Amino acid sequence: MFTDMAEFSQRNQPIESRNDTRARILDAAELLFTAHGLETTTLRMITGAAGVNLAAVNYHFGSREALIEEMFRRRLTWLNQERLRALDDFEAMAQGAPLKPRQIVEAFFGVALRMAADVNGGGRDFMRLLGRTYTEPSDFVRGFLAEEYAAVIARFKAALIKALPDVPRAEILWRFHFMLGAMSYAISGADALHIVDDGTLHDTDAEALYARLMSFLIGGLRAPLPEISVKKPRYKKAA
Amino acid sequence: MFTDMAEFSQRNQPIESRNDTRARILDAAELLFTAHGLETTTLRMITGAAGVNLAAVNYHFGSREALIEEMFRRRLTWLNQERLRALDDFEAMAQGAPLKPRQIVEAFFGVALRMAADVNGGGRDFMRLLGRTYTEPSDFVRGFLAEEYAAVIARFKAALIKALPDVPRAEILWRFHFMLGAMSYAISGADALHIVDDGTLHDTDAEALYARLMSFLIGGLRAPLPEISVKKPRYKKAA
DNA sequence: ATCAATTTCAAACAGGTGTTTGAGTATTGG
DNA sequence: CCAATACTCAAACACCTGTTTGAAATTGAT
Repeated sequence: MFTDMAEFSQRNQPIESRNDTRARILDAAELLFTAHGLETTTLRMITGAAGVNLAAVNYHFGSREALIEEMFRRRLTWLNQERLRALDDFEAMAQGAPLKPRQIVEAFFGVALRMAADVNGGGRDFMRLLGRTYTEPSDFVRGFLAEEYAAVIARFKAALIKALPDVPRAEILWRFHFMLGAMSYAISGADALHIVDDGTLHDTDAEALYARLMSFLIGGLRAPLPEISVKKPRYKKAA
Repeated sequence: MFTDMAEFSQRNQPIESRNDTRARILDAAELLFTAHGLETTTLRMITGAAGVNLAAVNYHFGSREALIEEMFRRRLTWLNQERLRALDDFEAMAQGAPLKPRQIVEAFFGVALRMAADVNGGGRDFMRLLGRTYTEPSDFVRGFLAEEYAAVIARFKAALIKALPDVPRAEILWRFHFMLGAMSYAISGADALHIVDDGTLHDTDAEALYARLMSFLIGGLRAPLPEISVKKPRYKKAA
């Protein structure tokens, strides 16, 4: 699969003091989980690629699930901090006024796309994995994913509601959800697009993708409201 | 827009003479694969839920993979035929003139959403599974998925290009891809949305979802083009 | 009713999974 | 320098996976 594992480890440096066994496992795990999926990738594949003993995973992380969780967390906490920082900056600039929708979208999705474009740091692999994982039915993954996202989503939801006072809350939440889907596909697109593709399309340029997705997201977010958006009387369902 | 859901369910129903062992396996498989994922669901879970012997799967389908493939095909061929039929109708009406983008989106995504809303016939479970699977890294799934989709995608791509002569081809393909992502999340949304949700949002009404997604998709599709859409010189990368 | 084909069933198979063990080896602090 | 801690390693553990087998039951046509 990999032509040269040593070269890979070297290229895929950051976040932790490399060559430490822990870090080598995490790096190999990220790559393999992305390539083969969360369920299909075995510990023996990971330890093999990382060049460490099989038992090292359980020694350093406790279990397979704990490894997965830590692999997600080390990237996700950084990503979400960055998102909040971007939002903070915009809000500081706005001095209490509502942000422009484009700024909010930029803070949330732009930061993620920029991380996804970071091929060297391995961010690209991770974002592809993350996009897929968001709808995965595995309980424990969805559990800590929700936990890790809760605060960030709340902030961005509030900002969007403030920025679009004429749009009903429910509408905003759904559109945020749709945007997540578009981003997920955008990131894993380089692989999946061969289904849509007839060969003309191989522009994986990150900057172009960013511009494309951004236009699409803003267009969807600012689209005219659906006609049937007026709610039926909201009585409780009969038990 | 939804003329009659009962009629739809009826038309969508049987596909096979129910209560046959084959059909019971397929139904149970659909439900369980949706709930637990393609990789995690075991044959023993399926045969257990279907109330048939373990060996029945290999007897009737040959292998686990063959079961998965047939499970996808029986729904997917019908869905895609329906999509093409809808597109044919619109094109017949247009009499050679380009379709309106809304019609094309309606034919592709509207039909899918209507299938996803068909709770009785099990269409909902299937569409949730399908949306997740589209980006899955499993080789054999992606293989026959691409095969099953190829003709349909080609038709819709052509229709979109004809309908939007001012938009570059690559742009259209990407936006189609983004729309697929939004739809995927829209369908699996009832489950995934608790991440975005704070409790206010439990409107899983299919009709409302349809209207919401439709507005979003059209908005994204018709968004102003990104500025950087002019291509850099397309020389080959140096090896 | 009979025979042959089809379908079911319990049991076993070979192979892969995450995890544990206990003896080894490095590394570190006093 | 030595003891104590941290880490590595090969082997084994118990369990679960998809698939196969050969006999039993069911079905359908003559």
